[in-house]
Amino acid sequence: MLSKKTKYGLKALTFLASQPDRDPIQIAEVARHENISQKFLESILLTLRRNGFLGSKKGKGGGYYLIKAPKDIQMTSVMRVLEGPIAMVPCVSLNFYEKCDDCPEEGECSVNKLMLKVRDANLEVYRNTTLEDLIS
Amino acid sequence: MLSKKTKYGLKALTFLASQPDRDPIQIAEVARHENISQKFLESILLTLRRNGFLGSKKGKGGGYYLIKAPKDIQMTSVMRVLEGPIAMVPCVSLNFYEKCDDCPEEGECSVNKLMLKVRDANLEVYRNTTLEDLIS
DNA sequence: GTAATTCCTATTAAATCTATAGGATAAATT
DNA sequence: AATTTATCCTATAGATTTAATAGGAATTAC
Repeated sequence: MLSKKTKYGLKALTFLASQPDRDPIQIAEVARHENISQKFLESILLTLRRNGFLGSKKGKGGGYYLIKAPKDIQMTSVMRVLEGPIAMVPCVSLNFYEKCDDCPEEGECSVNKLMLKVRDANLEVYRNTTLEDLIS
Repeated sequence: MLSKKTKYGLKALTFLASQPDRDPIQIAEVARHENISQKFLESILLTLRRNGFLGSKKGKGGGYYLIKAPKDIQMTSVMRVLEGPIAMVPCVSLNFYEKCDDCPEEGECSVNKLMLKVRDANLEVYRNTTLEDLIS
């Protein structure tokens, strides 16, 4: 299952990307428009800012705004930041690799074999989809 | 993340599929061979039997065995039984469809748009992989 | 009849996810 | 300078899901 964090984060990014300009938009406005708990969204936007997707401005007239062109934001990076590793098991992860402690021979593990294919299929999608592609 | 239930279930299926014949194999032996908690595995094999993948025999000399040819067991069905829906959100699920309550227009939802692609990519993999493909 | 093994349900323990609380910090306005 | 507005930040509570265990019932082989 996709976490709500990722779901809300994606919706927020898309909403910001679809703005006519890059003026700051308040959390409250995003939350209202996308039906998201404001406090929860706040923490999500914070992570997105800390990871280089958003800029922010405090005080009156403040809010969040995109700091990259939507076409330059790949879903690989969005998913990794919001949802975590793209691989379903650490033993096939590119960025978060870990050996299984139970599995003696990775090359002969059926789970490894299947999840490698799944990872590649997902990477293919995420690499070839940018935020721009998600705007209606 | 792939659940341990699915991971263990896949390993057990592969182990049973790689047996020279279809004589019953004890839970204990599968558990030992794959480093799995026996009690946990027991409940997994039970689900696999109830869903038509395995047969079982009680008492001395009993155990579990495959009741279909490995090449006839698609990963789509294994994943659905062990891991649940293949889609990451209900609004793009073929077998477990549900409308989002927050999203007014599915066709304009970025999450829907992305997850549709992901679902298709995963289905492609799961449909084209059988248990036979996972045996070393 | 006894031992071996699966069957079945309930429950506990652990981990993760979702959401909230509440004050700190900074900017704009007056 | 004071006030208002909005993000910043950490901690924590509540809810849900996952993982594992417990313990006895049912069935089969010998």
